[in-house]
Parts: sequence; C-alpha cells; structure tokens
Amino acid sequence: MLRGERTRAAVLEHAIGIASVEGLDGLSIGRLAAELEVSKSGVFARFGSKEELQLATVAAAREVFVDAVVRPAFEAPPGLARLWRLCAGWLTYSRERIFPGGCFFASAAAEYDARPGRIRDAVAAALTDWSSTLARAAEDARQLGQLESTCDIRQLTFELAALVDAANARSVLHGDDSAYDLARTGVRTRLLALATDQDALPD
Amino acid sequence: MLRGERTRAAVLEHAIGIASVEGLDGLSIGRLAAELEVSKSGVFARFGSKEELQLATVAAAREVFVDAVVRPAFEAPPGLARLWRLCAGWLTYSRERIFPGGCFFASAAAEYDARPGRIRDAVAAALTDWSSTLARAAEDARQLGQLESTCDIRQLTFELAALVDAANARSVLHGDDSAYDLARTGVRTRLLALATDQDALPD
DNA sequence: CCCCTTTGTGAACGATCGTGCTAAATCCTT
DNA sequence: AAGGATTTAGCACGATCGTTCACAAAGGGG
Repeated sequence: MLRGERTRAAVLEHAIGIASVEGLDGLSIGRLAAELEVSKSGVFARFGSKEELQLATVAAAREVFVDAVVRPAFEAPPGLARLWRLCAGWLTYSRERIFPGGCFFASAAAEYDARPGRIRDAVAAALTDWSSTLARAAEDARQLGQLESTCDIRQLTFELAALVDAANARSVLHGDDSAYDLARTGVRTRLLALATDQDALPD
Repeated sequence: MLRGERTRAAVLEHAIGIASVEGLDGLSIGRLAAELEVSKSGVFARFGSKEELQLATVAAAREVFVDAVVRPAFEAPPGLARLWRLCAGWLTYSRERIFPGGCFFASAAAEYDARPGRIRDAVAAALTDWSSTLARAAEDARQLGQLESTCDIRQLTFELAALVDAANARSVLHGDDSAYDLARTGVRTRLLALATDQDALPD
C-alpha cells in the first residue's frame, strides 16, 4: 500500500515533464515505462487506462502549480499585494520552467481546447480555478479600497492573465525572455492605473 | 501536372482543419487518405514524408491567415486605422472559426514551442511575421503622429497580441465568446491611451 | 512463519503508424 | 492514336500504440 503510491508518484513526476513538452497525447505508456525502467504493464495497471493516466497527470500538475504560484502568493495579505504576487509569481513560475516545456496548462489547454472530453474538462476546470483566484484577489483589492470602486474586475483579470500567458508563449517559442519584462511592465501599468494609492503596490 | 496540384490542395485543405483541432501531430496520413477516399500512398507520395506534409500544412494555413486577416487590413491606410483593423480582423478571424479549432498558429505554437525542429521553426517564423506586421503598423502610426512619439512600440504590440490571443484561447476552451468583447475593449483602451487624436481610431 | 492481498512482469493481441516497392491507371505531348 | 511521364493504387514491412491475461515477486497481518 506504500510501494504503490511511490511508483505512482514517480510515474506522474516523469509524466508531467514529458507532457509539458510533448503534450498529453505525446505521453505513451511504453515510453514512460522505458524511461523509468519498469514494465509497461506495471505502469498501465496503476492507472487502468491511458485517459486515467492523463487525468492523473493533470491533477499532479495542478498541485505543482498551486505550490509554485498560488500558495506563495497567499502569504501576502488579501488585496492588491496578493494580486500582484499572483501575477509576479506566475511569471517566475514560467521563467524558471517549473515544467520543462513552460506552463503545463497553457500547453494542455491549447492541445485539448477543441476536443470535448474529460481531459479538456479537467484542464478547463484548472484554468477556471486560476481565473477565479485572480478575480477574487482583485475583488478583495477593490473592496478594500485599493482599486478604484468603478473598475471592471473581469476586464482587469482578463488582461492580467493575457499578459502573463503571452510572456510564457513567447519565451518558450522564441527563447525570448524579454517577454517577461514586457508582461511585468504591462501588469504594473494596469494595476497602477486602477490603484487608489500607488504605494500600495509592492516591489 | 494539374491533377497533382488539385489533390495536393484538397489534402492540405483537410489537413489544416484536422490540425487546428487535433494538432499537427494528430495529422495521420492514413486518416487523411480515408477521409478523402484516396489511397494512403497517394497522399504520402505527394509530400514525401510526414514532416513535409506538416510543413506544407503550416504554409497553407499561413496563406489562409493572410487572406483572412492581413490582406483585408491592408485596405486601410497605413497607421492607426490599419493597426486597428489588424486587431479587429484577427478577433473576427478567431471568432468565425476560419480554422475549426480556433487560431491555427496558437495551437501549433503551443504544440511545438518546446520541440526543436523544422516545424517549430516554421511556426515561429509565421508568428514573427505577424508580430512584425503589427509592429510595422504601430510604428507607421507613430511616425504619422497618430500615436504619441514617446510610446513604446514593442510594449504596445506585445500587449495587443496578448489580448487577442487570450480571447481566442478562452473562446475555444470555454466556449465563452464574451472574451472577444474583453479583448476588443482592451485593444481600444490601449490605442486610445496612446492616440494623439481620439477620432483617428475608426469604428 | 504462513497466507493472502497488493504490486509488478512478460508475452501476446489487434490496430495504426510512417514508409518502401511494384504495377496499374491516368494525363500530356507529339 | 501512340508513347512517355506523372500520379495513384495495392500490398507489405517493422515499429509502436493501448490493452489483456496468466503468473511471479513482494509485502504486511494473523
């Protein structure tokens, strides 16, 4: 009962790395088994089907993301400081290649967005979760009087997410890390334009 | 010499549709042959290898994109009007699903961004081309005095591209077409903030 | 220490993949 | 209409895919 969990974790650790580079479809049980030097059926039996393996990979990646981005940001107080740390932390998460192929969910979303099914649903749920976290932090900031009361939270969070996603895409595709500076500048400009007190924005 | 071109075009037309949904890797010669009701080797022989087929698909998609977005925008005069039509046209191109899976290059870029090779290079070149077109239009606007002379063209075009890409991603993944309105609002806000004459921005 | 459950192995299956090869069908030229 | 070149069909190959099944190894509880 302990051994099983250990190999399962080892499989998923490799799987998220492969999937972030080659895609969730590029995950093959045979390849996974070969690289981990175990038998193919050993890997297979642990998940029951390829789709289940893919879903488990998405869930594992979600935990990695939360640990890398969300959890640290929640050390900051609710409101503008937390919102900023979510964005800045996301940029760091992408730049440091927590997943070797850049943001796991950016890859997975693009791969499955037009293909209905459980995988797409799982990826969409993860991204909805991220959007909500961002929106919640922005709404807190507004209600705390740190952002102008008239500001459109949906518009703001859409733009923030767009900027950080674009930085990830450009960095991975073109190897151009200046995109992170552009995104950072964009995020700060957006926040400063709506902030009631410029000094409430850290860094 | 005519027959060959005709089937080649038919293959590529189907290929771009499949690839925009299932990815360039999801393209299989056998499937393509079955759906077009021709022989597998007939399809294969026309391209010589799968990679060559994929590269031809990227090239074909590029032409579709130029026809749908770039060419119409170039009917507008250089400068702010053209820049706006590039962005607005891109949003229409995505919303109308010129490719069934949303923007072909958003999919292809996410699929190959972390995998070196000729396909990645072709996709990257197409996106660089698009970025340059956007930047050129913005620079024209600046030199024509339609945008403030101090504005950062790289920052502006990065943000414009980020907004329209995010709208595509969100619409395809979540079926949420309000993203196009958010992107449109974001683009106009960015342009109006830098425009020297608010009435120079059409629509 | 033995038994029984959990966990992993090994071989095999049908399917599909990309890729050659050989012939037949089709087209264009003369 | 005939001949030569292009284009497509048909078949076979090795490889890899996901999946199944019968069996061996290992583990912990009585």
